[in-house]
Amino acid sequence: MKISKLLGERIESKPTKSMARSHEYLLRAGYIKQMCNGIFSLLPPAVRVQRKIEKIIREELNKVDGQEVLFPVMMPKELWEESGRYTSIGQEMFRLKDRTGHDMVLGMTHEEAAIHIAKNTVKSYDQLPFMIYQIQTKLRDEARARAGLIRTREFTMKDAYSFHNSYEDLQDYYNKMHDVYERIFKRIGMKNVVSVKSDSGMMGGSINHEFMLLNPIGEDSIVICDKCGYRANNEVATAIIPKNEIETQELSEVYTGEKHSIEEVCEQLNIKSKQTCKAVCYYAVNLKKYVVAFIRGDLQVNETKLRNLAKDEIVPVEIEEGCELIAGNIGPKVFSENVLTFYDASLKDGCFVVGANKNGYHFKGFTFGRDFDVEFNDIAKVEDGQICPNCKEGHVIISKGVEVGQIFQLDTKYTKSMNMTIHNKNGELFYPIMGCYGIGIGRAIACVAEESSDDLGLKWPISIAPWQVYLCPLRVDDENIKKQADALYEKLLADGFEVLYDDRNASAGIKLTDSELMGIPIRVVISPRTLKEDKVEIKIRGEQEASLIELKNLEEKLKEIIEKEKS
RNA sequence: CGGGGUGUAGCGCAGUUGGUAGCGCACGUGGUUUGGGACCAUGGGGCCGGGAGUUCGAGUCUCUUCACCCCGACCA
Repeated sequence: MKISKLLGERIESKPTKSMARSHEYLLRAGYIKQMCNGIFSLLPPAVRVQRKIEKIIREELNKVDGQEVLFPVMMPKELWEESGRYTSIGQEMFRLKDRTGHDMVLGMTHEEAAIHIAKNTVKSYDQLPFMIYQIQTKLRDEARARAGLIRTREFTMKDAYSFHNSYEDLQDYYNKMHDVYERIFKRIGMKNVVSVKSDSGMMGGSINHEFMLLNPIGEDSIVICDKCGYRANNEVATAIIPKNEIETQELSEVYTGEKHSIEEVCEQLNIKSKQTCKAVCYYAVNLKKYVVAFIRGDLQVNETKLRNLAKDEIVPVEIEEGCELIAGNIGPKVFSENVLTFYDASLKDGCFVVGANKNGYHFKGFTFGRDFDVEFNDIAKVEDGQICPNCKEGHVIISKGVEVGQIFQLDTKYTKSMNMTIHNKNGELFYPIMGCYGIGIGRAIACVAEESSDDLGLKWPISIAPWQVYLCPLRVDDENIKKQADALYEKLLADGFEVLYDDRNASAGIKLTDSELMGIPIRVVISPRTLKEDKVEIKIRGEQEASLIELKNLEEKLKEIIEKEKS
């Protein structure tokens, strides 16, 4: 490719606004162009990167007998009503009507479509197991798109669906896919990826893992033990909370007046926040009930855990006047059926200062089990430094992560709801067991860009770089240079190298800076200076030193570098 | 959906008490340059996000609306 003809401009100026590094560089280096909030066009270099990632994914999935299919983007409402997700998914799903007024949806994921195919083509258990996958555009009306390609409303995704005769078979294949994913991310050149246990969200199903790029740009919090292999998304992570060493006290009532917050009450009674039990209030949107989470005063509520217990969408809420809940003085008690209560396991040991359920008063010495019997649940958010629940020795560290892939054991959630049955060996009908496996490809591009870049620009791993070589003649106004560079370009192309040829008659500064901004792995400079000795200069992106090499040895050297970078 | 911010040339921005629209980069032309974003000369480019209002007169004031950015809520 000649850069003089390459569509897309390289932008010199840095954005003044705060912006993710991958977003900035992909924009400035001419990889992406935004059309509206969360929707981007990919320019030629980005398409080349994407195709390379897709190729790696196809190779790896085909090795585990994946069969590539292509589902529709637009699907009729009825299919999604079968699974129940037409109503269970909210505004994230794009919906529209066709000209006859028929309700349609735009695909955000394709379990329904996979079953639609499988249901009509699979007749017998001996066709199982099998896996189908596609690489296709997904649409999700995200509440807030952010950080360039990290979180968009339209994106390319690889999604795969497997069907099995037994849970054991699913588990085997799931493990295999876990390995496949690790290989894919390794080949793409993403280094800092780990798999973690996570919440299944609206997908449902049982076991699942997210593949997280550990990076400060991430939106998820990952809990990692510094001693054993324990890793989990903080949505589902657990930890051992240090016990409260407080002597048992008699239950007594104290006047606290207008003092409601944990800090105020602690100050008045001269105690620490962990000696209190706080009530955090939410509202269950569909059940139309208050949800009160009781938890030790120094801990935070994990809203994902609470949502799963309440089995409803919950939002933080201020308590209304005149309600049976006395804001600021809520304590453990049996409330009417309009209030759901949950008690965190951190309240098991010790005694606490709690609300007395009347204006201006708290209890002291409140002991669960003795003063009020409750069932405990884990609703606490894990915090840095707590004890690992697995090895019970290490301390957990919390890191930020970007989810680049996720694998689920869906079990029979969709085959049941969509009534897909086939005959087993004994002629009995059964619901096939499903797994599903996704990788966000646009996000993967952004993640590599985020992880693999420096102050000068991008730094693509050679396995997915848009071009391997940036051929950079200096002094193209010199006839001889021009002739030799043109010839070298043709030769390299003919011999199968992927070359971006900077044929512009521009200053050295512009050309060298662009090569770095675009992140092409190998730069070859040819100039009067190098040609004097029949040499060219080779520099690997990110390395300090350039080296001069005989022109006739160039191809051999390039092959060597490419092989080395690949491994 | 809440909080904050920005919309003026392709890009980045300035525009004072209301008085005919400006700078840098980029772009065209001519010339001089050429190993880390050169220089001189010259030229082209504007629905000042949209609508309504106040005013003799609005980029500037008022109301309204839209878009985008950041933080939060949300998020297979």
